Amino acid sequence: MQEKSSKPIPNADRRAAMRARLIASARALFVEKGYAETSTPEIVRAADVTRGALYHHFTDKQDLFRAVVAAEAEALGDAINKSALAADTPMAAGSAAFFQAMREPGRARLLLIDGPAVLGHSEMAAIDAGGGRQSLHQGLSAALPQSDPADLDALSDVLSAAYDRAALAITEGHPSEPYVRVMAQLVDAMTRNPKP
Amino acid sequence: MQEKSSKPIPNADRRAAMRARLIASARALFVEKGYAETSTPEIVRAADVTRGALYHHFTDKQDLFRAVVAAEAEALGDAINKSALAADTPMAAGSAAFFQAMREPGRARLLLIDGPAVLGHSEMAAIDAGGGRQSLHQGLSAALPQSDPADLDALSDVLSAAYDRAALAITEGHPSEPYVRVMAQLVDAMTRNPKP
DNA sequence: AAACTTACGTACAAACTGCATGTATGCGAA
DNA sequence: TTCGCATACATGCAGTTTGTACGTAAGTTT
Repeated sequence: MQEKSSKPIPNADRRAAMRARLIASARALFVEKGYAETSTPEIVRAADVTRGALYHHFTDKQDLFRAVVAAEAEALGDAINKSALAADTPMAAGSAAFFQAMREPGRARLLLIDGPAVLGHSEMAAIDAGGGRQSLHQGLSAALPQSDPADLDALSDVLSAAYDRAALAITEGHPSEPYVRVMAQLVDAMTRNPKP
Repeated sequence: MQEKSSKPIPNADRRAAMRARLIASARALFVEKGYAETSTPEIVRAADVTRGALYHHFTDKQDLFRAVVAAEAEALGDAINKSALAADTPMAAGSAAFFQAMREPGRARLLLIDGPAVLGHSEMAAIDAGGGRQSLHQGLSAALPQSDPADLDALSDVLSAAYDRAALAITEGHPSEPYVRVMAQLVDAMTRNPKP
């Protein structure tokens, strides 16, 4: 008669729990020290596991970082969509939600600094699918239905870069008001302007 | 009677030549493979010297990268200023010069991707001193003399980020026309707009 | 030309990454 | 139930890399 001191844990649960622990520990260290200065021994020490677990769930250090960034991008996209979709003025609401969500500590560094540097812009764009970029593009194309699609793509691209820079400046300690104001003026000036 | 098979080389010349060789070799590799994937043994192999020379002239790998980025930023700033200062319409001329100078292979990656990631935005801003940022700020403040200085700072900040994103998109293969056009419209809409 | 400084090359210790291998546990089939 | 396989990890190892300490040759100063 065997002592059943602990119930068997389903593999699916173990897997999810371990991945979550690794992602959480890695996120904290990536935010604090950056991707390059964070070692995999450090990460697994913080998660109180071994490197074997890490390399079982992720192909390499970069793959773990990708998972961290993807979770962060999803959280950001959710916050924006939740505010923008259920508002009568989606552009303004989405903008406010973006700036608010970007105050989450470490998010700007993950999504705007280390993410593009480590994963490249194309992969970041793929990860961001359905996030802020798409909301911005929709809002602009609704306001400028007669514009050339290529111009719309370019405009949403450079405007999202401007938004990102504003969020980054705010997280770096600059007062938020001028940036929020200027971004509102920018989209306002562009969406009001009829092109020749 | 001693054979003077070779003239003594002044130390200042040796120093300058060695630094230039290391910076050139490092630049090529940083552009090709990125900062993290480039090792110091690789760099000195390409320059046909030893790591001793590298660590004699630069405190560490990051310091060498800083020198590479600084040289690149200086080249960019020179190109912009040369065009913008001697033009009757400095904003348009500076913008065109920026996009042209950013076509230099590898420049976008060094200044817009790896630079901020490795050195941080504050240090990149310090390196850029007198470069494109300052020209843009001057042009904007000339066009909007009644604006709040804080708003002007924020505007030039986010607009320069938009310019950077446009340059990056172009180097990634996107057609340049929509980006150039949209950036011109952006500054045009802002500099024409009287604020309440 | 002696004393000193600069400019390297060489050798070494610590740390890191990724893989290969070993082991225990959940899980489906007989 | 239990036999066998797959999954989930832990451990150990080999190759690289970084930064530094030390040694030597060449230039510079007095």
